[in-house]
Amino acid sequence: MLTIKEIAEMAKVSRTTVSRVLNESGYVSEEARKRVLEVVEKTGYVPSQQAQSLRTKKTKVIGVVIPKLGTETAGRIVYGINDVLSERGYQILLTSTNLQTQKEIDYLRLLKSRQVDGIILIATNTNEELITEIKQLHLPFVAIGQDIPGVSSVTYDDFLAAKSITQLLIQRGRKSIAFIGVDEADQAVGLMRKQGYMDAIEEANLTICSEWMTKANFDIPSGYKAMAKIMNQTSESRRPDAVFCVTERIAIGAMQFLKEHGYQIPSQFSIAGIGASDISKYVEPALTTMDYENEVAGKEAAKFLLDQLEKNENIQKKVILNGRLIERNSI
Amino acid sequence: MLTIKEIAEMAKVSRTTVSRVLNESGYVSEEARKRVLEVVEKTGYVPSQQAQSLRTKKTKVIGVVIPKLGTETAGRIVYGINDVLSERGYQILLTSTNLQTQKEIDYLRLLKSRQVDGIILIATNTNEELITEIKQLHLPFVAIGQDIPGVSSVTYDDFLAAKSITQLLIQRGRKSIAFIGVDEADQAVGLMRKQGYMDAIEEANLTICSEWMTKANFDIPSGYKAMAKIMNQTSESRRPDAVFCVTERIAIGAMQFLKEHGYQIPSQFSIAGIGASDISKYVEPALTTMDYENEVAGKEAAKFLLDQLEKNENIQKKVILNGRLIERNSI
DNA sequence: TATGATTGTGGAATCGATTCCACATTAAGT
DNA sequence: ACTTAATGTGGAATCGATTCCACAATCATA
Repeated sequence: MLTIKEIAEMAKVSRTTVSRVLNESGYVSEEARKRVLEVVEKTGYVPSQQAQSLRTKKTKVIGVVIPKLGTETAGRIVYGINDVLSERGYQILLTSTNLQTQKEIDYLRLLKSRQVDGIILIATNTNEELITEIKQLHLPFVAIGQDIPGVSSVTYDDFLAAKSITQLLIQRGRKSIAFIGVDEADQAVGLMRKQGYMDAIEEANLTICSEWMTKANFDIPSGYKAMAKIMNQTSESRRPDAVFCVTERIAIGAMQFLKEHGYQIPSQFSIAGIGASDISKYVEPALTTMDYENEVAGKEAAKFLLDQLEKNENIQKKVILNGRLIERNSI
Repeated sequence: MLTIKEIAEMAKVSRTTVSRVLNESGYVSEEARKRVLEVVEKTGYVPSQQAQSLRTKKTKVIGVVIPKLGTETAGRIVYGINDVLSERGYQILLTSTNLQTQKEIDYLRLLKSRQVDGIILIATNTNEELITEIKQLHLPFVAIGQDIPGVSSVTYDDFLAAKSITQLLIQRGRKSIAFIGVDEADQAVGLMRKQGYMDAIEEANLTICSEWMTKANFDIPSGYKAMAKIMNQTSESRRPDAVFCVTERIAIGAMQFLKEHGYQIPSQFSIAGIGASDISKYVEPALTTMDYENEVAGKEAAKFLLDQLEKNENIQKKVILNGRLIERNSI
C-alpha cells in the first residue's frame, strides 16, 4: 500500500503539500499541484482512511441499527439511507438486533467504539434505558419509526393511517370490525395504530366486542393464528365482518385463514392492513393497505443526520410522513 | 474519550503494560493486571478502533457488496453473513451497486481503501475486468452466486435446479413448456438455468418453439411483459401449456398476466420458478418453486472468509448448495 | 558464587495521515 | 526603495494504539 510519504517523494514535494492538494486546503502553486496530481493519478494512490480518521476524528461511516435484516421494509429503509449517504461519501456500518430489544443498547455502544460519525436507529420501542443511552452517546442521531423525545426522528403518522383505513372500512358499510395489533411497547405500531382504530370506531358510534381484539407479532403465521382465535372465540352471530390488521404481514396471515375457512373476500368479509411491499399486491385478493414510503423515510433520516453532522448544529428535527392509501380488492 | 495513556497513569503503569493486559500478551504481574483491569472496569474504557487498526492493519470489518438492497433475497444473505460475523466480533460495511455492474469494481476499491479485512461479493456476473480487479485486491474474498475462477465461492446448483423443476413440469404431463430467462451475462441465473431447462427438454424429446423463449429482468412487471409477449406472438394452436421462469418474481409477473387473461392455473397452464421468499407462498395459486436457502449461503460465505482470515491460508473453497423443491399449487 | 534463564516493566519507534508554525519568496502599496 | 501583505513550502508534533528492545529483578542451576 502506498503512503503519502512515498507520493511526496515521487512528486518532489513534502507530505504537507500532498495533503494540501488532496484536501484543497492552504496555498499550493499550480506547478506543485500538477506534479502531485500526476503521481496520484499514475499510482492510483488512495489515502488510508484509518490514519485520516485517527487524525481528523471523522470516519465517514454511519452506524445503522435495524430490528431485522431480510425483510423488505428494512431493506427499503436501508436503501434510502444508502442512497443519500453514498452520494456524499459516507458508508454504512450495519447491525441487526434480530428483534432483541436489549441488543439495541449493546450495538449503540459498539458503534460508538467504532467511532462512527452518527447513528440511525430504526426503533421498535421507546424504553427509558434506550433513551438514556442515546443521550449519553453524544453523537448525531436520528430515529426512524418512533418519536423519541430529544432526538431527531422520522416517523409515520400511525394514528392517522390507522384511523383513515378503519374509516374506509366503515364507509364500505362494515359495522363489526375486528382488530389485530401488536405489543404496545412498540408505541408506533402497537399503540398509535390501535388508537387510530379506536378513534374511527368511536366517531362512527360503532361498538367493539372485546373478543375481536387480539395481538400478533410481526409475521404471517401469527396473523393467521390471531384471526383463527377471533373467529373461533366468537359465536356465529357475533362474528365480525371485517378486520383491520396493524401490519401487512399480519393481514396476509389473517387472509390466509379466512380463505381456508370459506369466507368470501371481499363480498362477505373485508380486510385491510398497513404497509405495502410487493407481497400485498399479489395476494388474492390484493390487499387494501396504507403505503409507507420506506425509502423516503430512509432518505429523510440520512439527510437529517448529515445536517447535524455538517452544520454541526444541535438541531432537532421531526418529520412525520403520511401514508398513501392503496385501495385494492380486499375490502 | 479516554485513551490508553490516561488509563496507564491511573493504574500507575506504562501504556505498554495496559496494552499487554488488554491483549493478553507478554508478561504482566498479577498485581499490575489487577490494577489495570480495575481502572478499565471503572472508567468503561474501550480502545480506539482507529488507532488499533492503524497499527495492526486489522479492522474487524468485512465489506459486503450486494446488487440491490431492499429485496428479500439480499436481506437474507446479509442476515446469514451477519449471523456468523457478529458472533466473532466482525462488523459489516455494506454497499449496494443498485444493479449497475460497473459500480462493483468501484466499490471493491472503496472497500479496500477502507481497509476492510475481507470482502464478500454477491455477484451478478463474471466479467473479465471484475475478475482481474478481484485478483489484484489481494484480500480474502468470497463470491456468492457465481462461480468465479480463482476465488472461494458459494453457489447454487442452478443447472440442476432448473433441470429438476422443468422435469417436474414434464412429469405432470406438460409438453409445451415456455421459458422466461434473463441476460446471459449473469452466468448463474441467465446461462446455467437456461441450460438446465434445455437439458430437461431435450432428454424428454420435447420440442421448443423459439417464440416460447423470452427474457425479462428481475422484477415482477418484466415477467408480466415477457409472458404477454409469448402469448401474443404465438397463434392459438401453438401456445405453450406451461412456463418455467428463472426467478420467482418473474414467475409472479407471468402468473399475473395469465390470470388476468383467463387462463386457469394449474388445470390449464402450469407455472414454476426458482427462489422462495414469502411472496411465492401467498400468491394464488401458490407458486411451485425451488428454495435457495439464502441464509445458509450467507453463513457459508462468512465462514469461508473467516477461514481465510484467521488461518491465513490461501485456501480456496467452493460449495455448491442444492435447492429444495417446494411443490405448491401452480403446476 | 557466577552464570544463565525466566519474569516483569517501560522507553521509544511506528502506523499514515493532518495541521500548526516558522520561514522563504514574490507582489502590492505608499 | 521599503515596509506590508499575500503566497508557497516544509519541519515536526499529533492522533491512540502496538510492539521491539533494553534493562532490572528474581530464581534456578552448575
